[in-house]
Amino acid sequence: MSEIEPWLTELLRLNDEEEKMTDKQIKIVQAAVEIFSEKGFAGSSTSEIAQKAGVAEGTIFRHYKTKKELLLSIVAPMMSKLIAPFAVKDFTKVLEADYPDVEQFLRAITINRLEFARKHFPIIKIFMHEIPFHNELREQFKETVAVLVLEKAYKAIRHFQKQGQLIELPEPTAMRLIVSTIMGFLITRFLLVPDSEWDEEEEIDYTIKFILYGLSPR
Amino acid sequence: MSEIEPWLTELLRLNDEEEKMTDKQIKIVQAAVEIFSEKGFAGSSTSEIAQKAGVAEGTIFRHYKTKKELLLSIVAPMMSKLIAPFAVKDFTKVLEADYPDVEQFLRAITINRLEFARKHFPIIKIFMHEIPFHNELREQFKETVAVLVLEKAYKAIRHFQKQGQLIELPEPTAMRLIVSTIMGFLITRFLLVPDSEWDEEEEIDYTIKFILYGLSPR
Amino acid sequence: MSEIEPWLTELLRLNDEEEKMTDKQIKIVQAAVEIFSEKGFAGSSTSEIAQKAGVAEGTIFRHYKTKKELLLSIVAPMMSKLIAPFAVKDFTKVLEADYPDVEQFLRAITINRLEFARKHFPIIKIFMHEIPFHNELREQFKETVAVLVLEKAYKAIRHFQKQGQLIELPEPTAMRLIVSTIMGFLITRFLLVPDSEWDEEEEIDYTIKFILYGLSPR
Amino acid sequence: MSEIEPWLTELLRLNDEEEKMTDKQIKIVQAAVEIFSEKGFAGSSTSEIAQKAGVAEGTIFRHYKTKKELLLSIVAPMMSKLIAPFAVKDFTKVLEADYPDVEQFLRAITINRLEFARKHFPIIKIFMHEIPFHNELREQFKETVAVLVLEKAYKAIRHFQKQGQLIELPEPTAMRLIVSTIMGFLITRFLLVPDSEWDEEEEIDYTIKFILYGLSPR
DNA sequence: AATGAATGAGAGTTCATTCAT
DNA sequence: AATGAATGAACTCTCATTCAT
Repeated sequence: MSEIEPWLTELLRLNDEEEKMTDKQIKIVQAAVEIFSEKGFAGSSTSEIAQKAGVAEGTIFRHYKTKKELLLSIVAPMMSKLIAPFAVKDFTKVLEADYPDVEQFLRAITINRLEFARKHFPIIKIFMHEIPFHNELREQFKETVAVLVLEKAYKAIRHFQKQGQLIELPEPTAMRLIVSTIMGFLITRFLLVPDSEWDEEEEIDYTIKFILYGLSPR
Repeated sequence: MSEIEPWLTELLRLNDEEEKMTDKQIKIVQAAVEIFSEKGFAGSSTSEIAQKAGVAEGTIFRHYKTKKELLLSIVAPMMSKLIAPFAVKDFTKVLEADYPDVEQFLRAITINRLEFARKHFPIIKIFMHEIPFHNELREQFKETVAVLVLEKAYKAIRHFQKQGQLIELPEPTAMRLIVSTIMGFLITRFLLVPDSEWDEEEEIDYTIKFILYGLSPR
Repeated sequence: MSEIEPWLTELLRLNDEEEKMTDKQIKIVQAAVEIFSEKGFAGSSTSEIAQKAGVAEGTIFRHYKTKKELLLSIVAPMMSKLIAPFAVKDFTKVLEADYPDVEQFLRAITINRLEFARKHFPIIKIFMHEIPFHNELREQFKETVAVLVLEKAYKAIRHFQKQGQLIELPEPTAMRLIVSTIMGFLITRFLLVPDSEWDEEEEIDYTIKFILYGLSPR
Repeated sequence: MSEIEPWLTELLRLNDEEEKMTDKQIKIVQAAVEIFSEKGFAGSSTSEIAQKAGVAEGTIFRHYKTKKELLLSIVAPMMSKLIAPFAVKDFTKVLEADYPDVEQFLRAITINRLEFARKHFPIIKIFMHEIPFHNELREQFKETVAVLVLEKAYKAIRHFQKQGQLIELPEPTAMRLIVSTIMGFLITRFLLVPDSEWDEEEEIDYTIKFILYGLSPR
């Protein structure tokens, strides 16, 4: 863990704009991510984090008032990144200009999220485990995702339906089927068979085709 | 929580064959399921469980040597139920006799798992949250599921592929796409929109059709 | 431990006169002696004793109101046996009749205590460990030993001093030197080198001679 | 107990070389020695120690991982002091130069151990009570004492035997008789009659003479 | 007489957090 | 900014003892 992790540079960049993080603080976050993702938030102790980070126990609480604040400081900024691809102002324009057909759109989204997951894997794991236990997380997630992403995503679905590229079913249902498939792809890749050889290109292809055939008119 | 929960009667039945559970023990398990599923294993305290169960804290440890043993006593028996539909001896015969086409097979599996999830929801939630943190669980799961279910499932896929009802793609890939879709259906139903109105019949239909179109030759 | 231990038959005999012990009670005492002597009183748990005795936890408390009562029921009766050799009415007569010289007296005492220690070893161990922590034990010991044994022992010392067989030094000092030597002999035999081969006859001889030379006029 | 005990200054000195003990830590050790020696290790509770030391219970465990570690930190360093008189490199030289006859040698040893016992009495008491129940203690004791002390002591015995000052009997036997007598002296002094008036000079004299007469050729 | 489930006080230990340095 | 000793509440677990059966 001596090389700098991708999620860390992201996190640094996010925080950088606000204020500098000290060396020790970086070490703390690094250790916290590792331990939280390995044992879960409640199963991790601040003293263990301090030890792995090579700082005194008190130092953690100089930067984060509570253990929970440390968790949130890790997980919250990742959420805005999560929804980044949809946070464009003129979504419909992008859609029309860049993605003439569903396939290209789906492929772009899938690859984009694949890279995102690859980069932020440990934090995503933490996020998914803790979201049921922390209202702040859930609320924050609902606000950003529900409002921003869902709206844009439905718009995209309707767009392609109008073009006759997707069959007519309720947007939430279409959304569910697409997201399930892509999430299943990511979970399989990163959780179930992380080490085994798998032909990524091919699997992406199968996955996109599956959605396409499943949702396009015959 | 004074009415008897469905998962409890199941659990009782499983244990009944071996030895009787006392009244207090039932109360303990009941309370533990509730609290574990609400706060996670590490976030729950035995004293809280004891209080909710209306027993002395020591009583818990009379029946379960450790807090973890209590967890396993709840989660482990559910695993065998999880794979029950595949634990038939002569699987191919059942396949041929009962399910002339993929659609009926998929529909049966989906509805069956839907009912299962409805019954065991809190325990499944506990299981899914704890499996990354407990080796015993992971091992046990791998042994039962990997060996039993995967094998049978692949057989079914090959069976329908030979009949020309499914397109030719690697069994693991086909499996992944199907399972993703069904799991996404269940997660949506029980976690994301548990209270909202949703037309279950219709959603099942959409889901099955999606898989069908996605995987059958045109 | 399935054969009946010598200290047990003694204990049974002592109690027999008062009341019968049930089978389970015997098992309890047997287990208690073993465990107390191995782990100390405070370090032993009644549940462990019950388990080793093959009885229910409650059964112990049917026979002994408290854990401590169980301890005392084991240790107390041994005390009267401890002082038995001195509990003769007409001690001086015995002395004159049976032991014409100190050597024979010392040899008799030593061998007698050796046999006693061999028989009651585990209980003696318990006794010696617990006496500093239990006032009842200490009081009881002082009353019996101080009053009975010391008095008689001093009498014997004076007796042999008058005869010129022992040099003139204060009885307590003489007593201390003799007892130290014999106790050292027993402790070596049973605690320090319990398993190693040692020529008992010879060691007894050395020990007696040592005391004799150390205390007799040249 | 507000004055500083002699054994404490010793213990501090031993540890000082390695690392400083905090004020509270000293208080903890002080309280632990008192309570362990009064009630035995298993019979003492950490909460009682904390209370007597005037610290929070958690503080104990900041300095000692377990209750047992606290015990060992008290008892172990005393063991090296116990054998100090024999831990001289050129033992035979010391023997020849400083102790021309057995009497002076025995007297020196006795007085030296008497002072040692006076200083470390509570810790010695703890040590002797706990040694049967803790393998680490027993092993450590065997290693240091058996190897170091016994060897040297036997050498001394042979030395005086060669000079004709001691009769020819097996070294272990001679050792046993001498140690028994001195230990008996110390136990009497500190355990049996701690408060009563006793003429120490005189008693030492009797004791030395007893060993001398008992073991020297006539 | 015997059981063993149940108890609740208290055991040893961990923990997030504070604070003087 | 950083330390690490100190805290005390809370944790898991053990124990001697009780009591309905």
